[in-house]
Formats: sequence, C-alpha cells, structure tokens
Amino acid sequence: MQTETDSLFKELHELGLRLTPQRIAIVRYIFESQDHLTAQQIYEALKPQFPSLSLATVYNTLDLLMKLGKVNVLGHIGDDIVHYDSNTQPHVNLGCVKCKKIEDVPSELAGHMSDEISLASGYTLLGSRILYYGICKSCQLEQELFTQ
Amino acid sequence: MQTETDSLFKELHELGLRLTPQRIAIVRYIFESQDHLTAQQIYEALKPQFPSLSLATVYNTLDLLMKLGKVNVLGHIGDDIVHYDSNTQPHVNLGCVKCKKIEDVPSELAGHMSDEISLASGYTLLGSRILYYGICKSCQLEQELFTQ
DNA sequence: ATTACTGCAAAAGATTTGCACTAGG
DNA sequence: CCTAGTGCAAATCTTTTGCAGTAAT
Repeated sequence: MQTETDSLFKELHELGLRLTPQRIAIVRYIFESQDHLTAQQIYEALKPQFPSLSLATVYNTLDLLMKLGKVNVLGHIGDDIVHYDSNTQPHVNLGCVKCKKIEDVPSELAGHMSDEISLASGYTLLGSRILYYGICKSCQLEQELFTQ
Repeated sequence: MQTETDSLFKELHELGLRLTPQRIAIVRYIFESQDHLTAQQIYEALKPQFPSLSLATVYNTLDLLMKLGKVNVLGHIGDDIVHYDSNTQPHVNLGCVKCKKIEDVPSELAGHMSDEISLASGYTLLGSRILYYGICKSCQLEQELFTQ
C-alpha cells in the first residue's frame, strides 16, 4: 500500500531534494501524529533517536513542507509558538484557551467555503487556517466547580 | 452619535480601567484603520504624536483589547509578526503570500459556521480566526509576465 | 492619595543565519 | 565528486518583564 508519506518521499525525490534520515523521521513523525505540533515538540520527540538532530533542521524541514503545501501553519493560540498541521484538507481547528489543546472538527461548510472564497476574490488559494477558540467542555465544567 | 470606540471607552471605564491618552490613541487608531495591523505599525504611526510612547504599552493595550474580545489575533502570514484585527465579526481574512496584504472577504458561510461548530463541539466560543492564503490577482499577473 | 499605567532597558523565547562539515545522489 | 543538507552557535527579531516614576481617578 502506498502511504501518504511514501508518495511524499517520492515527490521530494523527483524534485531533486535529498531524502536524509532526519527528513524521513520528521515527515513520518508529523504525519503519524494527528496533533498540531510545534517545532520544539518534534525536536524533542526525535532527539532520543537522533541525538545530533538540530532545531534548525526541524525548522528547515517544516518550511520545506509548508512551501510544498504538505503542512499548514496554524499559528498561535494563546501561547506564542507556531503550530503546524499535517491535515491540509479544509477543516476547522478548535482550540481551548484554557488547556491549550487543539482539535480538528469536521465541518461541512469548511469544504464549501474555499470555493466561495476563490470565486469571489480571484485568488489562487494555497491553503487555509481556520481556527476557532473558546473553552472546551471539560474546562467549562472545571470553571463551574470553582464558582460554586 | 455613539461610536464603537466611545462605547468601548465607556466599557473600559466601567471596568475600573484608566483612560490614558495612550490607550485612547491606540484604540482610535486600530478601530479607524480597517487594516490588519501589527504592534510595530501602531507604534510607528503614533510615535510622532506621542514621542514617549513605548512599544510595551502598545502590546499591553493590544493584550487588554484581546482579553476583552475587542480585537482578534490573526497571527502571521509568511512574515513572523502577529497581526491584529479590529473586526471581531465572523469573517474571512484573505492574505497574499507574495505581497503580504491581508483583506477581508465577506462570506455568507462564515456566519453559519460558528453555529455549526459550537453545536457540534460543546465549546463556548470566544472568537475565530479564518485565514485563507494564496496569490492575489495582481501578483498572479506579475507572475505570468515573468514566465513569458 | 492610591495604585494602575507608562516608559525604559533588559530578558526571554522563537526562529533564522552563516559557515564549516558531512553525506546523499 | 558535487552540492544539498546538517549541526552548531551566534544573531535577529518579536514579545514580555521588572521596576521606578507618573498620572488618572
């Protein structure tokens, strides 16, 4: 079976880019995790296997993947760190400002919206970043407990 | 006539917050400009009138307005600077990755989406940040000219 | 009078850069 | 081989912080 990462490796290769063990590991890690990772998180996760790995390489690779349209840049929610999203399909990210978690929400409308936008604006769309923020159910509960 | 900024000043006052000339100027500038400003831009724009103004105060005020839900934090597009948006109504921001401009796009769907999200997730929504990025019409044209 | 707010300068923290070295093709 | 990619450390740049002084209420 041809996985998403396999075809990405093929594509990198066809562009004349080198398949270094670091890139392979970083790409694998991003696509296998469904999280909205930061460069730091990726670095720390791979450090045990690649003691020599440098943060700069992680940033380089993320930048490369972004330019190829393989990851989306989510930006910050509350913290000041850029989060990357391996899910490039139009979808909604929902962040809790209290516990800082970010989850994906399936949205029918998100899919339609990009069509609407590109038609109305004449832009060639490269990607999107849809982030709603608020307080998640469990943090709401916690809040209620404290105010009683 | 009661303007948007006037009622905001009233609200600040009622919260026991002080109406300093700096805050008034910053708030005015953000709400009068329809742009997606950065702290630096606000600082530089007001510096001539307030030679003593400090960047820290701009950041403080932006942070305050954000916590009051009066401005949205847009995040970066390509550059690495946080842009703030005085338009807190659900709407779509469209950024050009070449010329870095960000414009607002009216979208019928954007209004419906927050209802869909909050219903599906159980979150108490505080705000949203919808950013599409791509290449604007004039940058597309420029690109075509270069490849001919 | 109080004390919230400001301005300054220093600090913190994320990301980028320059460069010599290494290794993928 | 050749040169793209890596790792390291220093540099850069945005944002935050601590604190003494200032001004809004």
